[in-house]
Amino acid sequence: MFIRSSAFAASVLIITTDIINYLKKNTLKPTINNDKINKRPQNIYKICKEDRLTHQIRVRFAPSPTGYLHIGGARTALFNYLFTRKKGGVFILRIEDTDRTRSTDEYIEAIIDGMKWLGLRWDEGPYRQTDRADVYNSYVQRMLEDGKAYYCYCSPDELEEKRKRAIANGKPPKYDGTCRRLKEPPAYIKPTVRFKMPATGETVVDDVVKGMVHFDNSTLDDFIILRSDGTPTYNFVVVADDIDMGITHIIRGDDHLNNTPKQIQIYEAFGKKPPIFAHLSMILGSDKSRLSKRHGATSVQAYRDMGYLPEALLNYLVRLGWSYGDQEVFSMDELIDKFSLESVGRASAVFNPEKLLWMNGEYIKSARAEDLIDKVLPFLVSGGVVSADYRQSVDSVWLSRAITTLQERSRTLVELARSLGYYIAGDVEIDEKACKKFINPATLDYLVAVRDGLSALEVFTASGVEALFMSLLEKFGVQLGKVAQPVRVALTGNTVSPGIFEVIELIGRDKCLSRIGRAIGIASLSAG
RNA sequence: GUCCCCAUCGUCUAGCUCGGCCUAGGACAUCGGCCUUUCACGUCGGUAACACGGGUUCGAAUCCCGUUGGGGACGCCA
Repeated sequence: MFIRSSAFAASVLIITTDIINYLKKNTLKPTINNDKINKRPQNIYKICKEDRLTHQIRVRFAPSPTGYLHIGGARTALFNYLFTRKKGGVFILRIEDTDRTRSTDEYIEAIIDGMKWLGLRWDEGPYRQTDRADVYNSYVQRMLEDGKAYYCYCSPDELEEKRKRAIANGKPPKYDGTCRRLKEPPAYIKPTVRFKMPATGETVVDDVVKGMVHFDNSTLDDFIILRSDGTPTYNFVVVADDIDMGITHIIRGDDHLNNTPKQIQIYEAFGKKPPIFAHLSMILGSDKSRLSKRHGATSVQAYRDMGYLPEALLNYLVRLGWSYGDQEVFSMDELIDKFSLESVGRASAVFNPEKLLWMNGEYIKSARAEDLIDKVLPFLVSGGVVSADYRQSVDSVWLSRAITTLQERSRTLVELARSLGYYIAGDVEIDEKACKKFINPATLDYLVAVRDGLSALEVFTASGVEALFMSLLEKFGVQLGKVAQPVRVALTGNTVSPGIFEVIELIGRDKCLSRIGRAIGIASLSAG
């Protein structure tokens, strides 16, 4: 952990301490916008040099379609995205669907859909691993030919047995290498292929966020790279793909940190220099265990459906593990400008829905009302406020004004749509409690006076309405609240809304008169 | 069990690289004042943290060691 900014240190194992110290002093001063990677001397910066691709930065987001795109995946994708955009690299989407039993096309669609909604555009792909069997076969073949891998005839039951025994004896449950020494393969058994892991020495992962992490090779096992059904396994496929696609930087969840030494060994076996690694800490639920369904909504589309804006979700997510001084709200351009892997924190973060809600409110507040129209429309439709063809007939200017009055009091599109209901709908449902309190004999006179006033009003604008109210207050000798609240309840069905004069103007004369008329009916009914 | 990672307010974090600028800053949440026709927004203020124990040092949130706590990985899952 002594060299934290080790994107640099990645390739340094061979050079002397003096050089390291020199570089630490002179090139690693972490001024915030410092672009260390590009400043590194060329001679120690060679990644996948012999690959068909040049030194351009290439990163990938590689979800497995065994579920929807979730919050954690979205954050990983975001960090990859920001990093590439900042460096002018290439962002690749790769679907890791080698687990045929759990991967589904539906989930692939959902992931793509989620990525699009978030606005995380990829430059290449989506590649599907199931389309690339030939590539993997040739890579496995090479391993076998080079004597870096061998066939294994142990059955799953035997292995399970060995594992249990090892754990019982307090040993790491690694493969014992039985078949490694095998001369005569038993007949009638479809073998798997195992990688020959070096038994001694250590493998060092030099991680941009975690620093140097050492693994004793004796703890690594001869893991299976090809299943008995002929399909390759994860730890092998990632490497094959990352080599094949010329990936230069791997940014992923830190649940993969333990796999990394295995993968580095595969790179070595192929004679390739490993890419630069950056392992992001996990997002936890409120009880500090790994975030999962039982902590509430975790899929990206669930947040879309709850009325969150993608920019807000992204902004919230980026602040989990990354910060830039005291700044909380960032535009995408700012993020791209300010992001760096070196300033990503090492500790895991607890997902806090309340702060996300606040963040979303900030984005709704600062959005342009016109831009919110199309975003809120689906919620208006699903809430039954309008029909699907509403957009064609509505007066956009009017709707924008209505939205403007609600922006500062809506934290999600769902809330916005709900409030918009009383501007748009033909009638409103009056909240029972509010009705009892404000629509009754005591307020009847006010309601009648307002209705009469409004119907006679020449200029039906907020200021005209205000003048009317002022004259009524004088007439009745009361405070504004006395008159305004019953009217608000009559018009919006509730005690909460934007300023009453504005609300009246936006609802319009006809609807106001009918709603107040109805309230008058209720009030006089409860009188008798 | 073994290996790996992590540790500042309830939560996200700044500060740690280069020890003194820290009686630890910001944000969410929370509590109170103000604003106000309600709610909200806004605004002003409050409560609230360096996990613990040892070192090193004139001086430690910051460096070292240990402990504890949390997380992750150990699969013919990814």
